[in-house]
Amino acid sequence: MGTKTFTGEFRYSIDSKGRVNIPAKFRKALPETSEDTFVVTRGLDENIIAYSLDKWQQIEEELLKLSSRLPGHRAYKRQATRFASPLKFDSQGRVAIPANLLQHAGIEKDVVIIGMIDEIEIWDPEILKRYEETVFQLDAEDIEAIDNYTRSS
Amino acid sequence: MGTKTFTGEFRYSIDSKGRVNIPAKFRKALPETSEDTFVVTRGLDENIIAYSLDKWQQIEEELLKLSSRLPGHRAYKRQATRFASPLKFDSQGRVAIPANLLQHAGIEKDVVIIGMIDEIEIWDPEILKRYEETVFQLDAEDIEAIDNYTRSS
DNA sequence: CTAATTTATGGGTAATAGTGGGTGATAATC
DNA sequence: GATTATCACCCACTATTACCCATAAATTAG
Repeated sequence: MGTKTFTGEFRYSIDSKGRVNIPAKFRKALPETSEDTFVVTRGLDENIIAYSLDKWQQIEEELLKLSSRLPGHRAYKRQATRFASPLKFDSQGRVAIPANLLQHAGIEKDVVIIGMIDEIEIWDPEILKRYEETVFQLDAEDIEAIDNYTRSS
Repeated sequence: MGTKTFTGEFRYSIDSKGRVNIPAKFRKALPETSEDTFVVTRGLDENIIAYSLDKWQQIEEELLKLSSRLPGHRAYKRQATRFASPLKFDSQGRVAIPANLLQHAGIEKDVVIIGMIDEIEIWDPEILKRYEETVFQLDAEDIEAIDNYTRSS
């Protein structure tokens, strides 16, 4: 069977009931153990991130290693978990994304869904375009630094 | 059995259903583990690049080493994955290239497919010709720089 | 040179993907 | 306890895609 990773870009819109389609390709890439479930949460950019249930459980394990005595650790842990919610897709492959996440990502109607190998990003098309034109711009130095980073580890 | 690398240049056209033939020579050069699958994505020039599934999986492994907390790393990973899609060729050896990639490469009907050893480039014939006449021109200095680069690694 | 096989191209059809909406159960509100 | 909103589950329609068969050209083998 094909790849088990998320790649590619898809465009959908939210229907009158607040449901968004998940690309069939991504649904198929979900491991059996994720039981048709993605966990969505706030992204660090102005977007939503979705993980397979499996991947999310790994993230939870990492968070458990943090100290509950250090304020910084507590804040990070809180930030990572308070907006997370597992979503099981229906028989047509759609999920209903919580309103507070949609608001955080500035999504009203149309969405762009981007596969990022082990995670999925959900964007408002206009906001994504704005990021592309400004925030995402990498210059030659950045790219070289990242290039070295992957090579050295 | 021939070589396992991609070499040579071929010319095909996209049929009414949006399918393009992959040269038989390239299909045969695919390792068994790639399961008749190429991964296509945007090229840095006005073209499309195709990798064997194997080669792409190597790229993915590199990308997974990046930190999802660093904005630069995220942007790099996003840029590398959002246009990538695995394509399995049908029993006649054809693939359907996503419309957004065709648009990026300015391909409408005819394509030139070029073997580049471990990757494949797909061009619009006219655009390729334009690049040859201008951008691709190498002078003596360029060649010397490349010479030094290959000797030092 | 001829036959057999492979390659490139065209097209039909069944299955799937994406979208819309109905209905009954559950939960929330008054 | 009645009323309303919300959600999970189901069915339906359309466009697209995947899969299959067919043919002509080209290549290879005998």
